[in-house]
Amino acid sequence: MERKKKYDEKLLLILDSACGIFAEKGYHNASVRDVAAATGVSPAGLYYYFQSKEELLHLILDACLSSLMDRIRDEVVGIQDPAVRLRAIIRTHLAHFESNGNEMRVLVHEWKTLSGPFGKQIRGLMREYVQVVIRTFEDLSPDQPPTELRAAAFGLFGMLAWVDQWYRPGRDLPLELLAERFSSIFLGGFLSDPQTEAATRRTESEETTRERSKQSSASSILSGPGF
Amino acid sequence: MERKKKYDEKLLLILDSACGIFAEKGYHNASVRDVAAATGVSPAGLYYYFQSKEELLHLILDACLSSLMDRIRDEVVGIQDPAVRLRAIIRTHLAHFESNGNEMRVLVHEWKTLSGPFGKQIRGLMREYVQVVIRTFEDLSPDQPPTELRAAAFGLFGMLAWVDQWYRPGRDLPLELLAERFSSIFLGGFLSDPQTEAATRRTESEETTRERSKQSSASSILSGPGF
DNA sequence: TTCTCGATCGGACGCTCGATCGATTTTGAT
DNA sequence: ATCAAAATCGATCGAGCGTCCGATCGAGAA
Repeated sequence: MERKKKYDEKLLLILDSACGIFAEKGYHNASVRDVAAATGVSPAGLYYYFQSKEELLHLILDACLSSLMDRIRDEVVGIQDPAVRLRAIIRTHLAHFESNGNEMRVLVHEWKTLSGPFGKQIRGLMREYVQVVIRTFEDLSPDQPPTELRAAAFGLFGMLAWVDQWYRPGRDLPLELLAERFSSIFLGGFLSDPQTEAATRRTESEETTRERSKQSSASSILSGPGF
Repeated sequence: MERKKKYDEKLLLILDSACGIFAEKGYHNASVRDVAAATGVSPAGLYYYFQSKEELLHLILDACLSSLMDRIRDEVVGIQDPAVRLRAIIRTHLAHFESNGNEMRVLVHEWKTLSGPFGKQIRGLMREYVQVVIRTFEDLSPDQPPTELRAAAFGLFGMLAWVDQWYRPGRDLPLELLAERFSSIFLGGFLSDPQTEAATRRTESEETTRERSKQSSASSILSGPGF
């Protein structure tokens, strides 16, 4: 009875270590030996906890995505006002990123990696997530055709998924605030100023002037991980 | 003099084949032998055209990103109206995706992969691209602090980059139209209806009702590559 | 036709990978 | 203290990787 707890704790440790390594080097580039070294277990010893490297990845992806979907199902799906629901989806997603950064990083990069039953299960969860978002856009604007709804939903997905590529906690907006900005963009545009949009459409065809502007090389606005 | 042309053509063929394979299996999972098989050249023969697998990847990434940035510099940067410029950026990016799908797929997935001088050069081009977008948002709304501009710019980047994960030519919006939708979202929101946004903020805290909605399993709206 | 050199190839090298297996140590229940 | 089961390890396997080398092929210049 004490055994089981120790086992679970060590499995969790392994999952967490592996997650960090996969997030940093990518699944394909990370070796089982890397995970072993990070956990302090021998490579052979790891295989007591999973049967293959693919199952290890699946354990990580499933843990991350399942818990995210649990939160989405419990806290979001029931919200009736679609605008409020959209805000909740974005907030929940980014909150999950905040507390599970590495897992989400691995999920975004490797959710298509697995094949067979593992891949099928992950894709199933993903499909469910997408459907929730599409439904929300549909409720926001019931007369839009499916292609438009898909475009909006996957556009949002892209915004959320890409966060891991640039976001750095200290420098960027708190994620709670970022969620608010992303929500505003979808609900009201970057500028919540309808005249701008209308005016843009009208003047676009008249625009001909071209001007080369020189880019100053190192604006602090750009510095960050990877940039 | 005839030799040089043959050489260039074959290099292009190799790059294109490699691109398709990298796009499908991912750079790390694709072997040099895969590329050789796809080109009809022996593995050893490939190394007459590049010095290492990393250089092969760099040739692909650089060709894609350089040509994209050439178009951005020539056709976009000089546009004075920032809203028009934003539309042009989005249209150019998606047009480049339309005619260079595999290259863009590889770019999005592997732009962080390379290290050393290769990686530095690719990151430099990426930084330039990001800066163009940030400047555009800055021109749209000059008083926003850098963090807000970053959030908007990278949000847009995410939308554009993620397209390769879901877009299928026959079923989804033509990319020209998708560019229009994405532009509208940033310039006026998913609904170009400012009342919706304002109302949402006010009612959010009052929302308590929860309702479970059952998801029907196979809506045609969801089917597609990977989903 | 002959020669030259760009282009190509078969084969192999050294290495790392994921995974296995028998042996060994550790541990909790008795 | 004893013992069966759980947990861990060292050693190693076969496969596949990126890459290289010496030999060879073949087309264009002479």
